Amino acid sequence: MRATASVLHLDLDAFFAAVEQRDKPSLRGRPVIVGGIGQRGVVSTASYEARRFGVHSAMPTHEARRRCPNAAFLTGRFDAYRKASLIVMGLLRELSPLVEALSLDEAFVDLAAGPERSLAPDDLVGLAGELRARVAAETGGLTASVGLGTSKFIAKVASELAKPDGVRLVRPGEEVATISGLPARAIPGVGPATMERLSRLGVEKVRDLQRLSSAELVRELGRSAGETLFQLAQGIDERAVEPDRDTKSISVEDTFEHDIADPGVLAGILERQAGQVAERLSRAGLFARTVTIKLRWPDFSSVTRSRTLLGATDRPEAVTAIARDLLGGLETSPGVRLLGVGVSGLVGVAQEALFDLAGEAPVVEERAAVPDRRPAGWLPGTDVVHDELGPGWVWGSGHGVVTVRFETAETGPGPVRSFAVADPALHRPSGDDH
DNA sequence: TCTGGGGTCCTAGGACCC
DNA sequence: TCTGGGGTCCTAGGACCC
Repeated sequence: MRATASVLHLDLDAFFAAVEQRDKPSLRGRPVIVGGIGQRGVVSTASYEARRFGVHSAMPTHEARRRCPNAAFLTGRFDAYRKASLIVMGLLRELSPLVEALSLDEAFVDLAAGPERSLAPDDLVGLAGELRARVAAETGGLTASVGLGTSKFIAKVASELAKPDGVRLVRPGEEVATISGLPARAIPGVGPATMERLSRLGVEKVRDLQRLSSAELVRELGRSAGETLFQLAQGIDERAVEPDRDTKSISVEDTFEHDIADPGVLAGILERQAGQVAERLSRAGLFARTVTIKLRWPDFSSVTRSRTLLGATDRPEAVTAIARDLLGGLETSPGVRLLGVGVSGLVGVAQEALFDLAGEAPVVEERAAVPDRRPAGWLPGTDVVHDELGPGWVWGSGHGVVTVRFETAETGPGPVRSFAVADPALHRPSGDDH
């Protein structure tokens, strides 16, 4: 535990709505609701004027309309939000190189990693005040709430207590007293399902949690969640502020205004989504090994189906082919409410592949049978193959698919294809060091 | 006419490997 | 003619967060 309240958490107040009010003076002082405006939309952000009517994030838009019919309902302008966010994050980086953005409107700063300065309580409060003034000046009047504490958890609780438009410092030693009276739901990781379980144990407030042992919480919630919750309830949080975390997945999904059952229409949507995902992959200079589709039926139940390949790709044709193949295995006749495509297993190196999942598996030959011209990205220890496209190298394989690059010194560059195979172990790198 | 979209992390079972 | 054990990868689902 830190001896100083050197973790800062900044949260922009009602961010999306505040940007709209900043850019459109007629909206100032009025309830503004940003989110999906269709039949199936939900509220992303409600201005404080709208919150007075009981409107809040994640509420269905039709319910928000019922509660607050005079509000301005707007879809997001994410370019504007990103621009404001970049300015704020830049200001935070002047305080310390250790800035961890949680979203466009929220970030932690580790002030102990910044330039030499006093971390005494009065000085920290002064610094937070200056920061808020600079945020307002440089963003055209956006307000931020700032919390200061000895850990991420405490700093975040502090900024929540500071809202809106305020500063709150939790001094070292005051952590437990600050959180004890809060609802257990205020602890990060405690959502509706966990709260339901805790209620059955008689837990309402954080102080009720403090009476439970680590073993009891582990029994109820599992090892990871139980131990983490036990620690947080005691005000103990050793998590570091981590800047520049790598992207782990990219996805696009759409909820339809009306359920769709037509397979051709769904396939077309999937192709468009796969293209968007591939576009974002290549813009980021990344390649993906796993493609996942997500489908939600009219009864709101949902499923995912995924496939992983040894080769990684950023090609829209490849993502589309796999996504369509996966969709083929799912029931769509009752109608589909939501459809989406995602990729994960992201790597920075191209092992790209075009996919021809209808193809027959090629024949594996002796390694010496093909003149050696191993393409970049070829995996050491893999086999040579042959089929009507000519000789080639096994470039990747696994879980029912083998990827082949048809290229040798004699044949020159050829296509890259993936084949569905009955035997996932068609290719196996050699060696048993047991 | 309930219930978005973009993510992260965890769990659990099965396959596979040494 | 019970029973290996440990590790990793993959898939699917679920909880949670903003």
